[in-house]
Amino acid sequence: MSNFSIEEQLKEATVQAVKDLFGAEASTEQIIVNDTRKEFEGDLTVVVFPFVKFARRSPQQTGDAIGAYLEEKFDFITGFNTIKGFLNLSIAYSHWLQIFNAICKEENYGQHPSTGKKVVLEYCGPNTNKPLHLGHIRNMLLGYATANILSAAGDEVHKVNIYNDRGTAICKSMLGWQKYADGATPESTGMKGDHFVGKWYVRYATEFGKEYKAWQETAEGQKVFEDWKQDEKAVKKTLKEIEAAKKKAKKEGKEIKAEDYTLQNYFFKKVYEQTYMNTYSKLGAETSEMLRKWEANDPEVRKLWKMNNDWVYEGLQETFDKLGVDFEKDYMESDNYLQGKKVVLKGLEEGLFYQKEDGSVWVDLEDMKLDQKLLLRKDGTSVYITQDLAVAENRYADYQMDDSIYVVGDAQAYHFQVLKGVLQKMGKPYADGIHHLGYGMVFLPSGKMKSREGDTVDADDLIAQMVEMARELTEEQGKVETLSKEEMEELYRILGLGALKYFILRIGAKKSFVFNPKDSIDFQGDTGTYIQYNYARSQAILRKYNSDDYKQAFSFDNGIEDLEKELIMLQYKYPSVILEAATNYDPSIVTVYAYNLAKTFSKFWSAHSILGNSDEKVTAFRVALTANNARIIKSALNLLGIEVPNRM
RNA sequence: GGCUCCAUAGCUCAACUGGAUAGAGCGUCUGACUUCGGAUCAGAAGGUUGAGGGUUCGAGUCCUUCUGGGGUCACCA
Repeated sequence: MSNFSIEEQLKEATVQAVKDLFGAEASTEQIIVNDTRKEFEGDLTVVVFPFVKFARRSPQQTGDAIGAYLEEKFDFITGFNTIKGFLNLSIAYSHWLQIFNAICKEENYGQHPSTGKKVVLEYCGPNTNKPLHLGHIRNMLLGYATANILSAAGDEVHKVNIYNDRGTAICKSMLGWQKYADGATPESTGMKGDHFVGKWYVRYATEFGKEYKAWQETAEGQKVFEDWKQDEKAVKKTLKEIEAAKKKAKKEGKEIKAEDYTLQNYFFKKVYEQTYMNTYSKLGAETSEMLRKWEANDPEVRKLWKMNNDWVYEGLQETFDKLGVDFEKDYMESDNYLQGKKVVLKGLEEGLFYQKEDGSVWVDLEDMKLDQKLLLRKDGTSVYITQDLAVAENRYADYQMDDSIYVVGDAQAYHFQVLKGVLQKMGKPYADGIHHLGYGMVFLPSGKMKSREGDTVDADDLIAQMVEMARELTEEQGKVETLSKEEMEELYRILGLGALKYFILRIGAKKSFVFNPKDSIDFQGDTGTYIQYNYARSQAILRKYNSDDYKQAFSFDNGIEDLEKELIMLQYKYPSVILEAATNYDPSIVTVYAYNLAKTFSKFWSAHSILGNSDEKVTAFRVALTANNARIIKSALNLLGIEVPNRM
């Protein structure tokens, strides 16, 4: 790629100019090269302010001096002008053509040579007690696209998944099934496995709610509340919270039911639920009992557990396939949670951690501006972070990676800081390469998604809905009657998923956004569909041209059109766009690029005739431009996990 | 309260990591050749970049003080 990097050539030329003209040593890093703004003459612009002090002249004079020098010494520069300290340089169109000819010859244009860097990228991270929702979709699209982009930038990338396949939540879904399902299975009900299990998880929550509500009326429940009311400080704090919650609900335009905000109801709902679950609840006791049995390897419970999880895996795999994401390896929390304990004890032995009198193990991360963190409970069992330490270690044994990327919601930013901190303290070779790729939450118009209450956008539903919308729109417009039924179905899938993926990936990862299922996603304007449409039209041109004559090296005596040059400049940027997206772990850079490419091509399409030229060479050239553009659009969209249709 | 992320046109998002007059799409309004695909193209209107201060040739971008919002600060995962 670097052999035709025009920016580098220009930077080196400028360094030489500054040296010869002003006797000053500049480095290429100091030199800023931008695209020239459309309203000025020129292609590339050098910012001259950095050299003004060497030159001891005005920006205008400095720019003119450098410009004159460059124009004289370098053939590829054909003209210049200096405006307000910006040196605009015109690049010979023949030079752009050379670049274009070189791009056309490259097989995997955009793919960078190997960096030798190994990267493990973890994404998705489902629980085995419920199906995936919109948040997971954002996660998977980000993770999958980032992995592709890193590969294109030359890294060796391993995509892995981590299943949270044990613990209280999974016991709840198991218990829900055991108590209420009456032996039903996904097969017997025709339900997708993950939805089936999720159903019993929700059922558990409902039954627990009933039990809890009933208990609140009992003398025991009332006494708990009355006792708590004696604690003035706690009551005061809670009253404040209630006011805040009310205000918030009002702001979000939610209906306010007075009974939700009485002190008693709020106390039971928000303050006391966990305690009730652990002390009085029958269902809660059964859950803990099941968890204990699971940890003790009770055969019955393990069998139930395996059945529960296998149902979920099967269901999830279907969703992964539909979305087009994949994993090289699955890590299971259940395989790692015990090992984490050993890791911690070893660190304790080495004096990296300390033990409190009750036997719990802690790490002091205050020198990293983090807190004291618990690593092992007083009963010796592990917490969330303990198992992540083990997973990290196992992963290193598997891959010896330089970088580990965790695609996990922003809510866990603190957790990953701590994880990295602990691993650094332990002197692990992979610690510094840990990077948390966080992303903002997806909200519904009604607020946060709550899976326990079934208030979510289900991943499978959403995908189906998008495909359906693509169908309706296509039929409405009476398009592509020439396709067979299967081809049509395939097209709807490509269009629906393309719109969904583009819509989500074009938003910077850090931003939270509100997803409105009602007016959902556009198929017009800055959308995946627009770019796909662009590709389909290009294919139509190629079909019509129906020849390989465009595969040749071009040169013209009379120059080329501005839009043609603009397209070449954009196409030429593709590799550096990939690199930028990779260093920032940011797929949205690729979406923006793909859109610009499509937009510029659309302009070109309407401004010039591609096939109908008297000069066959011009036609061949424009077809070559079209083919190249289509190739890059396809490649860029594929990086994002978006497919392209040949007709639509 | 500590830490952290976010705030740009009515709405959804950009802005090449400090560069020129802040750009797109949606929505609104106006237009597009009997010729390559109108899911398109051309144009109009729409902005004190949440507020103030600072750093410098230059700030949406960096520093700082506020304001508003999200997240987090569990022997939950």
